[in-house]
Amino acid sequence: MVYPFKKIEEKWQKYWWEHKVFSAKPESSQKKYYVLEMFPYPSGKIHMGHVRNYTIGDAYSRYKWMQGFNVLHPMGFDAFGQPAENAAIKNKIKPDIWTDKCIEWMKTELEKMGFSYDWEREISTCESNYYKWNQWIFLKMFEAGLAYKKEAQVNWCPACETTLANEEVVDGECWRCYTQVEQKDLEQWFLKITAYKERLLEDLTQLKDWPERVIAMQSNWIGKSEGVEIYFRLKDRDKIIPVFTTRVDTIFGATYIVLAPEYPLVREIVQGKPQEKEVLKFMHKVAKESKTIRSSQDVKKEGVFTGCYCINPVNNETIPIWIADYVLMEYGTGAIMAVPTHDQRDFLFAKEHKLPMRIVIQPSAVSYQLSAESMTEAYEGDGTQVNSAQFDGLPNQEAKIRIAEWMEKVGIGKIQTHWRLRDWLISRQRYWGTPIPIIYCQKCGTIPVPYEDLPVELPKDAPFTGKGGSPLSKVSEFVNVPCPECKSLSRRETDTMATFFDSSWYFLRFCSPQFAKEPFDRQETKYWMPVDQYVGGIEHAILHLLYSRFFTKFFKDLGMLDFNEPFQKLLTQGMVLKDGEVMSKSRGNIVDPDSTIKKYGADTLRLYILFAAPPEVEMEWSERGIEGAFRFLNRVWRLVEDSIENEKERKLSEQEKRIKTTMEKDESTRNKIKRKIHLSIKEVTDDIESFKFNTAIASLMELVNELYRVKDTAIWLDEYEEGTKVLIVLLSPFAPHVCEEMWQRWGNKESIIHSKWPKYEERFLQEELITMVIQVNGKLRSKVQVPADITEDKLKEYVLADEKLKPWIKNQPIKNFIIVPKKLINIVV
RNA sequence: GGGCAAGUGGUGGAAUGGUUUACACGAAGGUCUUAAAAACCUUUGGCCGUAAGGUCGUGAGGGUUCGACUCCCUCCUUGCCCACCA
Repeated sequence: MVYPFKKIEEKWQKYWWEHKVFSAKPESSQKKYYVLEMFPYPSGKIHMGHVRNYTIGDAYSRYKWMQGFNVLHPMGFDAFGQPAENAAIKNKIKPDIWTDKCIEWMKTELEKMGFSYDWEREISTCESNYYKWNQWIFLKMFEAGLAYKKEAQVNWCPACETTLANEEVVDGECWRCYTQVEQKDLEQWFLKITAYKERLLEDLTQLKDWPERVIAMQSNWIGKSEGVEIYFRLKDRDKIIPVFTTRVDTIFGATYIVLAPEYPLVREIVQGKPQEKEVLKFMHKVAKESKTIRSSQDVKKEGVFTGCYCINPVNNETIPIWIADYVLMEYGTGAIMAVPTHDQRDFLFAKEHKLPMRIVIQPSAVSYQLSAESMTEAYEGDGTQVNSAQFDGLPNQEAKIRIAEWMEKVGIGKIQTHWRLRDWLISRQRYWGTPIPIIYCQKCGTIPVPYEDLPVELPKDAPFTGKGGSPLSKVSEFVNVPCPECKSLSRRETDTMATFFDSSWYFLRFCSPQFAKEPFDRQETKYWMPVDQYVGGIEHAILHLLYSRFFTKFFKDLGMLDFNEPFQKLLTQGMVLKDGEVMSKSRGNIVDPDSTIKKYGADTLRLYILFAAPPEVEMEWSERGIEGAFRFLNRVWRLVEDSIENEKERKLSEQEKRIKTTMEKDESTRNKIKRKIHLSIKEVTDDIESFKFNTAIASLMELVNELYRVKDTAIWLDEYEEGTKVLIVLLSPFAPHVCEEMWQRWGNKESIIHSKWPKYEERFLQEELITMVIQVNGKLRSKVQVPADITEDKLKEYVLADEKLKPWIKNQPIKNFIIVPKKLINIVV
């Protein structure tokens, strides 16, 4: 007999829905708690990744509810994006209709999992009452000079016929369709996220409850590097080439400089030189290659000599100027000084082209001296300066500072900071996104759409051919509009926003999803924000989180928020694997949540996915494992059923009352149960607090095992009944439906989520008799059972009388007698 | 190349410097049954031993300690992220 999970789950899902059990209460004096999981793209079906992500968040927010917090736990849909448009092209179904359908299906699946969402706060980013505020925010950024347009070489996906952000190019391929990305010049909208780079970096230190690796990834992405810009003067004309380096301590070893092939000065300086033809040919060749091909050549470094020379300002040496593909125009100054002895890339290039080398740092280890002739690779470590004029003999780290200061003083260099972070390209030549609220007028120029004209609605009818750029540009009623200023016929911007824009502030909208004056109600965000616990995948560790942080800081600058960071605590859950690989359609190893629910119920799925591994590490899907979880829930069901049965019976039978009375005198059984109950409360509570759901569930299994063990003799005891009740309360965040059912069968009227989370009492954890381990020289030799409050002297007496220890101690003198209270004794002889 | 994790039974995984392997899966045996399933009970790291017991054992090697999966050093392996970033 298995418990009727289907009936139970449907019953309670309906009850929760009808009674709006999970509605966040309005602002109150009660302490709030905001739990958020990353909202999904509505593909129509949920996958195990969603299940894991949302089960973690759900268990935690149910726990917070029961602790008496006013919990905000919302859900919505990140509904703009390319798949809807692709469906429109392929299936001739309009993106809005297709998306609505998908949302509907997906919502049904989410409801089947029994998640405790406040559905009254549901948002969907493709609705105009949401994207209107995207446009509003864009206009604010435009006014602040943070949204701007510029011609830029952009990544172009020929298959999607759209531009991609650098972040969307993965190994030179489009992150969605894996087509090789090309380079193309286009006028594009950018957000000046670089204006916030210092704050984005510095405030990372405030994020104490974020995983270290996410902090590290963000920090690397922002990529602050401190160094010196050094001015190299051309030998034969009055021009300066600035070079950026983080290793100014190696400047005396610079034996040539290298420019990026696109470097603007190159054409000018090679003019008339014998090398001119060859240089131009090389430049042309590199220009044709995409960034990817260039960066994938990790060994061979191609380059040519320009025929020009410049002066190393620290020692007035004349050194040659080369151009090479391994130098990038976008980073630093587009030019580098090359120190082959102390930089591996320069080393390889110098070997290839037989360029001179000079050692300027010797490793401090005496046994080992470098020589330029015998080196097989660059030495990039620390050491002592040599061949460095007045800096000889200094440790290189110190020389780094001294040289920089000296160069600034004599005016041949400047201490500088460079950043890796670029401005954020948000334009998309796509239909299914937020229209950028800009109008181009022949007379007035680039004019923002007035606030009162928002939203700029997406036209419902657009031709979807999949070719030739954005469908929007083909809708004339949309494109041709009067200029807001002079009313003359103008052209509307047809680019839409990247969907990352939508998800950069949705957590704020959840606080007041219907608010009509601004993107969010400042009073409401004051109460609910920041998000206390955010749960999501590691794949969003950089972009989404960085953009959300950027938006939050922007709102703060507008005076709309009074905090710096949107997400207090962050949990990045691990992936769900099958046979050691990520579940994916192409691998054909997908396990569909829906069929698992049909077979075992949502409670079993939830319980299993939390039990199989700690939340932040990857977990291996196992069909056997899920059967185990199902078995456990059935065991709990029978246990509680029997206990309830017994409750009814014992009210009637006199004889049983007598048995009960006898049992009540059995203090040791009662204490044992009591102790187990309180131990379970302690462990489950502590484990949930630190997101160790797997061990929380393990201690509940132990509680069940214990109750089964004493069932025959103890079922009559109040303590036994208390045990079953505590069990279902503690289990309810993980398996809410079955617990709600059992809770009600115990005669409770309110939802279990409104019951109080139990507290443990220290006094019940105490034991009268404890087992202590006895070691001799650190090796386990015996055990002893003693009263918990035994004195040290008494304990020593006990231990020394132990026959088992005699052969190990023999007659050797005891050097040390270590007692770890209530745990262990170690005798050192 | 850089950064961050992680290496524990047949498997997923537990262990504030103190009994290595909680809990679960699998396996073996048993109870119930005409039988099977379900359920329940017992056993389950390796080696030696009939047993009591002994001995080895947390990727490898050192160190600190009465005592190390845990702390320190060196190395190996795997995973993830970043990367001609000057």
